[in-house]
Amino acid sequence: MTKDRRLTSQSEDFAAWYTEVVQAAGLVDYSPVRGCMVIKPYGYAIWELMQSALDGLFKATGHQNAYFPLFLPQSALDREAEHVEGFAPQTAVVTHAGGEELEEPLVVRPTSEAVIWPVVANWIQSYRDLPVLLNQWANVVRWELRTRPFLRTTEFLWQEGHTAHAIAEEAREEARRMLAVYREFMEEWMAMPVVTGEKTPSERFAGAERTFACEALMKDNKALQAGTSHDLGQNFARAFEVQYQTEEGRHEFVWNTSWGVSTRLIGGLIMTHGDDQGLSLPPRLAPYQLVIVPIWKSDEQRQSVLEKAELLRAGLAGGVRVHIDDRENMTPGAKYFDWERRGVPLRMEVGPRDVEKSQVVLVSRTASAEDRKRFVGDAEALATIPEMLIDLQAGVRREAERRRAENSVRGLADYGEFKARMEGSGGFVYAGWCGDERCEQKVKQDTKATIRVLPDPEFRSEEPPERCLCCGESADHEALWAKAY
RNA sequence: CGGGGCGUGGCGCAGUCCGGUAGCGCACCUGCUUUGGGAGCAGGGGGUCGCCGGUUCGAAUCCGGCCGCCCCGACCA
Repeated sequence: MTKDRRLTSQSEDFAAWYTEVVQAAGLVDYSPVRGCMVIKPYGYAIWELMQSALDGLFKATGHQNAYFPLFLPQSALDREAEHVEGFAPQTAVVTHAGGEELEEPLVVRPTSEAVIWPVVANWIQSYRDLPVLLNQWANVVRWELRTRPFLRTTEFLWQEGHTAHAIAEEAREEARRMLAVYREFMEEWMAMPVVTGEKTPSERFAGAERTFACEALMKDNKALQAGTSHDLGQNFARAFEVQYQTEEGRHEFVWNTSWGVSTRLIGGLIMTHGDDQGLSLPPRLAPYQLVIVPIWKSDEQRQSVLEKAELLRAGLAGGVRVHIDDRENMTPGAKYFDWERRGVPLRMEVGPRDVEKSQVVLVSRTASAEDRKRFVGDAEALATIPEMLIDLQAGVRREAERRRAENSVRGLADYGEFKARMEGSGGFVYAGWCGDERCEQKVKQDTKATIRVLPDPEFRSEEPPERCLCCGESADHEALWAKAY
């Protein structure tokens, strides 16, 4: 009966594969409230690893953590016109509390600009108080119509950076700096290559002057917006009266940024590396980098293999996250399947024969079916496992880069060809855009594809496109088009 | 909110057309034998069949109403 324990394959139905794998790998459970998800310990462990890496990067770039409240008064949200227009339809509003109707409704934050700036305005008097470089780890609520675990949930966890600067150029640099930090995290930790660039006005954050984003290509050839960084100009400073006094004694509005990544990244991780066997985690974000499966028949064997497993774990402690799977009610084979489905990068088998020969068996999650098992002496195993994990990290990244390259096309100029491609394989298409929003709209209606970003220079084609993909007029920009999550 | 599908032990489903003791697989518990790629045998526990009402001697099954969920679209990190 192994058949019904298998996941739906990615090629058969990618969406079904995804919802099955998040459950089967023990990442999430559903909650009594529609659209909300429970993050189970194994899923939360991945988030904690992400948090810890990102938090380090934020602090290394001079940011401090703080915490602002869950609620904001409706009137605060209303103060920035575009912002309220963008978010009001998605908010959850508390109208009753303590058994009474509230005088003013409280909005559950969909993002915290309108919570933070009215308060932080009072922290800023002089140019000497700038820049303010804040981050908070928080939950937010956006009333989405259709939800999917990690990718789009009613409540989600994220970090949101909020900064204020004395001059415009500095804010612009900050927005760019944090985009680069995101890219570094996504590539170095998640092994998920991204294209960075600027969003078109229609895809901009509500209230921003400019929005920058990291876009990744998932295994079903749809794009995932993995992180955004916004140059807010003085829009929020004016709305919330965030002013400072210059060296010359003049009063000026500050320049703001905000930037965020969310638990959506876990969805990106799953759809970048997962396969028909289940989850596949890059070692840097794997809660367990190595799982030891002890094998025994008799009680004596049980004791000797567990002792050996314990010694190996101790030998790797500090450098490698090791778990010994000593469950008694499962056979070794069942454990192999279980940990492969949960995406553990490296498995070690320790049986009676290995105790005799002072060796172990090592199997990596991503190795091909043949010659998967490697017999390695104990000392060598201890010495090489940390390097193996580094190699595995590099390997999954190379594979993700290869896949993205294989599913990206450049120089496509014929609209019919583009439409056929979006109906078929999908993927990234680099092509010209005239700059007119009407062309964006038409392409979206025809194909569901949108401009993900206007790519940064290093991602642009050597030969810039001459014509707009849609209208054929001369192209102002090279755009990255794709169907998106 | 429009179109489609589905609600039956924790999970996946059969049973519904044609009313008659609620069943199967997985999971779970106990025991014995097992354990190097999803163990076997034996025993066992668990479901007011989404909800409300109607028809009937009798409803998971027929009729009426309601609710919820999933998938496809419009909104979005």
